[in-house]
Amino acid sequence: MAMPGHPSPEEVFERVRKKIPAISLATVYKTIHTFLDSGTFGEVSIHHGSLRVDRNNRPHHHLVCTRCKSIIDIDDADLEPVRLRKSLPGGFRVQRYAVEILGLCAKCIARSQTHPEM
Amino acid sequence: MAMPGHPSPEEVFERVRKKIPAISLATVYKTIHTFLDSGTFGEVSIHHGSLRVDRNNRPHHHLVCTRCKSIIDIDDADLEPVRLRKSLPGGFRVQRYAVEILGLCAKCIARSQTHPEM
DNA sequence: ATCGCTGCAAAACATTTGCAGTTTG
DNA sequence: CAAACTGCAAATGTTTTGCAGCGAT
Repeated sequence: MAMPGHPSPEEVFERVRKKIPAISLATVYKTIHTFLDSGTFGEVSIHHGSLRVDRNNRPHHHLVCTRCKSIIDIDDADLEPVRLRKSLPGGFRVQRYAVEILGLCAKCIARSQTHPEM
Repeated sequence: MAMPGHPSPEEVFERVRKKIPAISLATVYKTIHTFLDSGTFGEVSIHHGSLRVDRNNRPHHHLVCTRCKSIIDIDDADLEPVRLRKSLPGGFRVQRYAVEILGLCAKCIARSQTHPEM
């Protein structure tokens, strides 16, 4: 929890090692998952693990199901433009932005009613 | 290009295989990278490949450098609330949203001036 | 005695690379 | 012929798993 930024498991491992030299990478992974499951912290992207191609070359955003990870495109025009209230940290040159709307898709809502345990 | 959705390399491989049974997964990866590099299409998340922990449990968004992949948090309060112009596809239950602002960080801008080839 | 946590090693995935042969222009 | 593309197999990188031991309840 003391680590700044958005560390990878490997980085957490290197850091924790300084305090607990005998710790293993597997334990770091297991512990990270315990915290993720409990919601103590999150992960930067729900889609790490495998590359996913996005053929839609119009400006658009994503509806992402937090349960089944499915993705639905929504057109940029369906969203009011995103506006900043403050200027960004010095020297960052914006190219574009993408909004990720997280929630449950219809299928997963239906499934959670018939199989609440899943 | 004919595939709907946001396929993984494995899914592209299975599909292309029907037309070209002898194709290998390595060729699919190489071809996907050719298209990604040329900008023909994009990828859903720039952060696939490795898990990244996000300890910031306040609502916030990310500034992401497309070159070095570094991440800077920006507070939700620094953004006007995101608004929809249309209702979402049937039955999607929104939990939260996250804005990803993509661009170049100050370091990478500086570096591209001294080492334009990198 | 049981439960949960650990390290280790191996397994399971995901992706990249070197290389030699083939195709294309 | 040169350049680009291919399959294969091996190498890399990331994450998970089985298992036996250990400590706390």
